[in-house]
Amino acid sequence: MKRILKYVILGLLMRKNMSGYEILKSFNKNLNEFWSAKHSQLYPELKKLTEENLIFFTTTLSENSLEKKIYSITSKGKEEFLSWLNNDFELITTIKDEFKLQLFFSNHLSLDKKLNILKNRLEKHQLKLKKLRIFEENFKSVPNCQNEDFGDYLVLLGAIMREETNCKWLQKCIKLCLN
Amino acid sequence: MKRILKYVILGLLMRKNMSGYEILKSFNKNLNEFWSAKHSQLYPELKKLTEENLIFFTTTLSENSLEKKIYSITSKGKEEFLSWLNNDFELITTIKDEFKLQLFFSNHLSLDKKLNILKNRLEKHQLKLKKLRIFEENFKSVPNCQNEDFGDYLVLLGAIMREETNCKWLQKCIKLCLN
DNA sequence: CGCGACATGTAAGCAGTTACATGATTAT
DNA sequence: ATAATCATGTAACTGCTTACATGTCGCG
Repeated sequence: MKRILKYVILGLLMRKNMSGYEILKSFNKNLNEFWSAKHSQLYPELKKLTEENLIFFTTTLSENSLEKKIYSITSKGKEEFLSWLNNDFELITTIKDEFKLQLFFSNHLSLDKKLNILKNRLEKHQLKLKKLRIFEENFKSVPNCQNEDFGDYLVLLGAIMREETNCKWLQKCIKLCLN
Repeated sequence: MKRILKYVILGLLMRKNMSGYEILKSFNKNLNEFWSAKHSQLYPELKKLTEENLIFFTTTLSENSLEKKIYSITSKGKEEFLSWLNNDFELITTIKDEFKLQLFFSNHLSLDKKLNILKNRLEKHQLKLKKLRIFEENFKSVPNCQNEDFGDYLVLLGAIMREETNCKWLQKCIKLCLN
């Protein structure tokens, strides 16, 4: 693969200087729908990027020494980021999904059980959709195309539309089971 | 993780006895939308499952010895498969997607470039949708809920609806860029 | 005879997760 | 006090990909 985490980090540091911990929190917010990483993967990557001269950090210490490294992107880092950003990415062919696997093999389940897992799944997606719509409310209006958060809005919109479709699909599945 | 490949193999062998090569071909057909594996991952896994007594094989040799192992599932394998099948799977929170990452950071791109990647992406998804609809035509009618290929149909339906939504989303993105 | 599909395997390495490990700050 | 959050790191392991490696069969 192509060390994509590298470009996520560079992209985030294009926006503002951040500590590793803050980058980590980004993974649990808006980015979470399409990228994530654990701290145990992030910190070594930050170290590597620093060695490669793509980012650098300044250490801040409070009185009783809580170490905190604030990372910034270098001009070399900006260059590499923009070069990546201009790529043409291919479609992902496979989105690994254990639930779909279960459904694929569901002829080994009773009708009741089948309906049960479908309804259960529908509930989960409905809840997810609700959560995403709360994120959407944070945008008071659709951001302008030039705005920094325009991309944020588009991917959120994508996630919402995806979840709406997931719900519709599951409702259709339930209906087909009852034919 | 939970060795999901194991259950894919067991599930496929529940349907019929197959060689490793045939299992591999399944990954490039109907299963491809939600699972895949390379032969270099599959063959060691088949070996492992054999050692664990979940599957077994009979070797067939043609005159000039083209070795071919036909795998079958054992009763222990069936048991483990059915136990897995009855699980309740959680939603995947993150679907890693490099294109969405690109879009997320797209404020560093010109309007022209932005429109370019969106239109390009739309074309790719439209083509994908076309291909999926050809698969759909292979089903002469919606399979009955009890049929072995009912699950196949549901996941294909999911993939089609997903691609329809991807197209709609991208069209919306393009529209928003032009505001 | 050469090419593409059939058929099976191993080795090296990267990506990502879980677990191990430590310590400071803040709110209750 | 103690629990949650802030803050940073390493080690071991699993999953998956790329590359290495070999040989057969059928078609043109």
